[in-house]
Order: sequence, then C-alpha cells, then structure tokens
Amino acid sequence: MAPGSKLPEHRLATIFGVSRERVRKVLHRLVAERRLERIPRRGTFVPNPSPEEIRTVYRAHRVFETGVLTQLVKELNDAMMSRIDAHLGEEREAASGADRAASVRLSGEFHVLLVDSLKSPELSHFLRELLARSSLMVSAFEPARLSLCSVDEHAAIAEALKARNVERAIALSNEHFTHIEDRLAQGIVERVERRIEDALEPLVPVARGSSRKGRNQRPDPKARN
Amino acid sequence: MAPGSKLPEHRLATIFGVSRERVRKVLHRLVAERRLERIPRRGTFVPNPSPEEIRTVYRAHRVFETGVLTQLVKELNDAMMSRIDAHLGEEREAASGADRAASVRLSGEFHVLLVDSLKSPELSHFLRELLARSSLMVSAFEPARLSLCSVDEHAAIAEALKARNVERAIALSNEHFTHIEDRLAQGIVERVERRIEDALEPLVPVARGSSRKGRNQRPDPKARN
DNA sequence: GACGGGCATACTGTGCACATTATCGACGCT
DNA sequence: AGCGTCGATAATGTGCACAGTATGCCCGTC
Repeated sequence: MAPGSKLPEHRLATIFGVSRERVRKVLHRLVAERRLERIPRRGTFVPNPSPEEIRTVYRAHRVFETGVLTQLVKELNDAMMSRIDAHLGEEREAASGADRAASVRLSGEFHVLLVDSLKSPELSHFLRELLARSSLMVSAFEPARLSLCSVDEHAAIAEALKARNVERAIALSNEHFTHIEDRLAQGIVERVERRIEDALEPLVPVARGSSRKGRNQRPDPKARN
Repeated sequence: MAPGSKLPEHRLATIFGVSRERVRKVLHRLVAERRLERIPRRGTFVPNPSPEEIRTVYRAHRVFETGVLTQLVKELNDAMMSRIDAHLGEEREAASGADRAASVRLSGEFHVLLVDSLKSPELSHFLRELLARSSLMVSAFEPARLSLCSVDEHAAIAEALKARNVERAIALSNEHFTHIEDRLAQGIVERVERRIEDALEPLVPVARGSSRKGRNQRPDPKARN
C-alpha cells in the first residue's frame, strides 16, 4: 500500500469479493476520516503526506494533549493512576518482548487511555482519528523502526501527572510528539533521497539490457490493497 | 426540524427535487459528522440530545480550548491580536444591532478565529464539528434566546490572552462554556416540563370533543426538513 | 525525432429497480 | 375489553446497468 497508489473500485471489489457499491461506501468513509484522498472523476488514492501535513498533525496532537493533561490533573484519582500504571507495565512488557505489533498498539493506546478517562466521546473520537492518520504516516515513512513512542517518555508524563505538575506534563508531552515528528521528518528525507536515486538510476549507463522504460510510467502499476 | 423527527429519504428527495441516492449520500455524511442519527433499517432522525450528551460536548469544548489557549499564548503576535480586536468589534456591532443571525454566527466564529490562528486544519476541523453540534443543540433547546455567547466574555478571554495570563484565559473560557451549558440545561428542563404538560393534557377532563387520540401517536407525523 | 490531435479503454458517477424488513392497522382470541 | 398474531404498506438496503469523463496509446504532421 504505497503512498500515492491508486485504489480502483472495481479491482478492490473483485479482490474482496464484494460489490463495487460496498467498496465505494467504505472508500468514502475513509476519505471522510482523512485516511484516503479522493480526486473527483479521477479516483481514490493512498495519501502521500507532505512534511507540512505531518507538521500540522503533530501540532494538533500537542495542542490536544495539552488540553487533556490540564484537565486530567484536575480530575486524576487513584483508579486512573492505577490504570495508567497497569498500562505502562503492559507497554514495558511488550517493548522488552518480541511482540512488535503489540508494542506499537499499546504505544498509541497510552494516549487513548488518557483521553478516555475524561469521558467525552467527542474527544476520544478525535484522538482516534488523529492516531489513525499518524499511524498511516508512520507506516508510510517508517517501515523499519516500528516503535516510535518511547515507553520512558510515557512513564515520565505519567510521573508528572502523579505529581500534579501540569507544566512539566505538558512540556514532556510536547517534546514527546516533537520527537516522533522529527523522526518522521527524518524518514521522509531518507525516502526522498531513495526516490531520487531510483529516478536517476535509469539515466546512468546500464550495461545489460531489458531497460523497458516506455511502458508503465506508474511507480507500481499492480498496487493492491 | 424538531428533535426526534424522522427524515424519510424519498420524501426529502421529492421535496428537494433530487434523486434518493443523492439524499442518502448527504444523510450519511451528516450522520458521520454526528449531526444526524441513523438506526439501521429504521431511518435517519434529528438527534434528541440527552443532558449527558450536552455535558460531553461542552466538556470537549472546554478541554479543547484549554489546549488552544495554552498554545496561543506562546505564539500570540500583534497581527493576531489585531484580528481578534477587529472580530470583537464586529461582534459588538452585531450584538447592538438587530442582526441576530450575524450575532450568532460571529459568536461561534470567535472560537474559530482562535483555533484557525494555530494553522492546523485538523484542529480547525474538529472545532467546526463541535460547533455544528452545539448549534444544533442550541436550536433545539433555545429557540428564543439566540445569542448564547456573551461578547463581554469573549472580550475578557481576549484581554487575558493579551496579558499572556494562561490560567486566567483558561478559567474564563471554561466558565464561558459552562455558562452556555447551564443555559442549555435550563432550556432542556423547560422543554421537558412543557412535554409533560402536553402529555398530561389529554388525561385531564376535556369538555368539548374531537379528542382524536387513537391515531397518530407520533409527536409530529408531518415533520418535514 | 518530437510534438499535437484523435481514438480506444477503463474508471468513476448516478439513477433505477428489486429484495428485505420494520411499522401499523385489523382481525380473532382469551 | 385487552392482548397477541397476521397481513398490508412503506421505507431502507443493495446490486446493476448506463452515461460521462479522464487517461494513455497511436498515428499523422512539422
């Protein structure tokens, strides 16, 4: 599922064995959630996030969690703290173990746990949409390093919360998201460099033939899913 | 457009002179934005917000704007302040004048102005969805008093922002939304009382006849738009 | 050899018709 | 008279087929 690849409705329908209308419905929902992009009369595409978009998404994360932490300090009780501690325990276990998938999932759920404790479906829903977009960007630009959220940074935020230190919790949270953003930005420049190399390769003298370059201008004509 | 009223697809299609599929698409989008409710195989309805839902929406407003104000104090510059002042001027003008519609619109746009200055489409989009839900609740429970946002409260928040006083700005903002929430809660109890009266009326002895109570159990069978 | 216009193809957009299901009135029973 | 069941009706859900359009290839021309 490379960024920029097209998602033809009929192809998806045949792949998943459902009708095209069903595919359309799902695609429209994903577009509404900003997880796909749609150009009228052209088709639906996997978004290719620009550095600017990455910046605005993580800026949203920082502003949002600032509000969450400020409110959370006012409401924090023992039950919440023990839930947070339990979650950090799970995170550490997954991080030390080999279960990369669980580690990634738990990393995101730390922030979900914080906002869910405020008991506002609107806030929870917004964070989940933001996380979905972040995950997409991560999977696009960080196929290797899967665990972006550091457990230690989560633990530090939790410590500041326990100490009822709003300023410190906010500062740590903002740094936390900035770390992720910076690593993504690093990933994107690496990707661009790789693409430039790929684009330049056909131009340097290639000894042995089979240099079919007239057809299939698209980067991945058989892109699926 | 009374809360709880049903929105039949075919009827809307004939009213607006478009195909039913077009209506369906719009209804689904509005449902995704939580501005309508849909029960599978039953239909689409104008939401009848419960007190609990009102609480969570304004809680979201408070938490969200807390984050916005905290960030805004760090970034505030002269251009933004002058934009805010200009907006407050417009609000005052509309409030003193007879243009109720403009007054309501500008009241909401004050908060939009704040979040837009943070230059994150994600944050702006979320606030607009929240405002759409708030407006719906206001129109449902406050048909008379249209201007819920007080211009003075907006001005006070702006003053605290100028003074770089984060705590005060947040406190004023939270109170501001709590005021709106309380007035809505008051509106909802009044509405409930009115409904109870309406429901009780047929039970008290009615002198003159035409008490058709067997048919049309629905509160408004001819509900349109 | 390169550029521009025309044509074939594939994909998206949309209306339509049928199948499915919930609702409401009526009838019969207890 | 109240309640349960059955049938008619209307509204929703879904697949299908056609229309409109962008894309890419091919050929003709400069």
